[in-house]
Amino acid sequence: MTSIGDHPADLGELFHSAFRGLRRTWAEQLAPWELTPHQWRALMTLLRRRPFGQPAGAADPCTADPGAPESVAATEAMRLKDLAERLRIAPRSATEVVDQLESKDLVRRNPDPTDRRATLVVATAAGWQLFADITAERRDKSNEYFAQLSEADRAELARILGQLGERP
Amino acid sequence: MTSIGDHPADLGELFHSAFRGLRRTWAEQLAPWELTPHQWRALMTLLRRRPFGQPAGAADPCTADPGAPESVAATEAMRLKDLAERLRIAPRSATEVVDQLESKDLVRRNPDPTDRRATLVVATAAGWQLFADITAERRDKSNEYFAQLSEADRAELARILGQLGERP
DNA sequence: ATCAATACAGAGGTTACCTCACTATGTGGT
DNA sequence: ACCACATAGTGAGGTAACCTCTGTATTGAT
Repeated sequence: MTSIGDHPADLGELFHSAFRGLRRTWAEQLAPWELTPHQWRALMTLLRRRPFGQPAGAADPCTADPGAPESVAATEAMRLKDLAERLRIAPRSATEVVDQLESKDLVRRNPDPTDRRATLVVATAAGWQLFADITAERRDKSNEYFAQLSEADRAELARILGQLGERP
Repeated sequence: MTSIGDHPADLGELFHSAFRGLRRTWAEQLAPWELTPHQWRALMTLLRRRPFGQPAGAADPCTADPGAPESVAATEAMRLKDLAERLRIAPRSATEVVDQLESKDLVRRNPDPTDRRATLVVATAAGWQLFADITAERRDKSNEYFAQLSEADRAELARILGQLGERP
C-alpha cells in the first residue's frame, strides 16, 4: 500500500490526486455543518468582501441582516448571473446552488428593484453566522488543506496556478 | 502578479480553476476519439508500464513494486482491484470504467488463471492503437495543458503537488 | 410598437465518483 | 474434512457538480 515504486511523476496525475485530496478535505471539514464544498464556495463567493471590489454605489434597500459587525463594507447582494460568473459556472447551475442555500435558510432571493427580471441573492443572518463560524473554525484549527505547505511553496503554487488559469 | 480584475487570490479558488481548465482541455483533446478523461486515465494507467516523462535510461520496467513480487510477471494485464488502486477509486468504480472501455473494444476481461475470483483486464489491439495515436497526437501538438508553463515551473509544480498528495 | 436580447427556472442529461449487499471463490484453523 | 472468514467482482441504487435546451417574463434599442 505504500506503493513506492509506482509513483507516476505525471503532472496530470499529481494534479488530479491533489485536487481530490483538497475536495475530500473540504468535504470533511464542512460535514458538521451539512454543507457541500460547492455550497460553501457559493456562500463564500457571495459574502467575501472584495479587496478591490466595485463600490456598488447604489444603496439598495436590501442591505440585509447586519450579522457581521466588523465587515460593514460588504455589499453582499448579488445577481444570480453575477454569482454564476464569479463561480465560473452556468447560470442554471447557480440557480441550483442558490436553491440549496435557500432551502437551508442561508440566503434569500430578493427581487432586484432596478430590473424585474433579475433576482438578488442576499445572505440571511444565519448565512452570515455560518460563514463566520466556519471561517473561525478553519482559522483556529489552521486545517486548511494547503497548510501542509510552507509559506514559500504556497506562494509558488499560487504564482504557477495563476499562469495556468482556467481558459487557455 | 497582483492583477486588477476579479482575481480571488485564494489558493483553493486558483486550484479549482486550474483543475477545471485541465479537465476541459483534456475533454476537448479526447473528444475526437470519444473518450472521456476518466476513460483515458484508466486506459493510460493500464497500458503505461514505463514511467512517463522520465527518461527510460537503464531502468528495467520490471523493477517496480518491491512489495508484491507476484505482480511482476504481468506486463499489461491487471486485476480490476489493482487498477482501482492505481486510479485511487473504489473497485466498483473500476468495474464501471472497464465496462465502458470494454464496450468500446479497447480492453477485454480475461479470467485470472491463478484465481478464479479475479478478472484480468487486458488491452486489445485497438486499445493499444488508440493509446499510441493519442499519445502521438498529444506529443505532436504539444498541447498538454501544462505546456503553458516553463520547464522549471512544471518541476516546481510537481514538487509542490507531491508534497500535497491525496491524503492529509 | 416591435423585436431581439437578457435573467431566471423547468426538464432532463452526463460524468465521476460512492456504499451496501450479494455471489463465487480462496485461505487458514481445528 | 470442515467451517469461518476474507477477497474479487458486480448489481442496485445514490450523490455532487456540473451541463444544454426550452420557456417565460421583462428590458432596451430601433
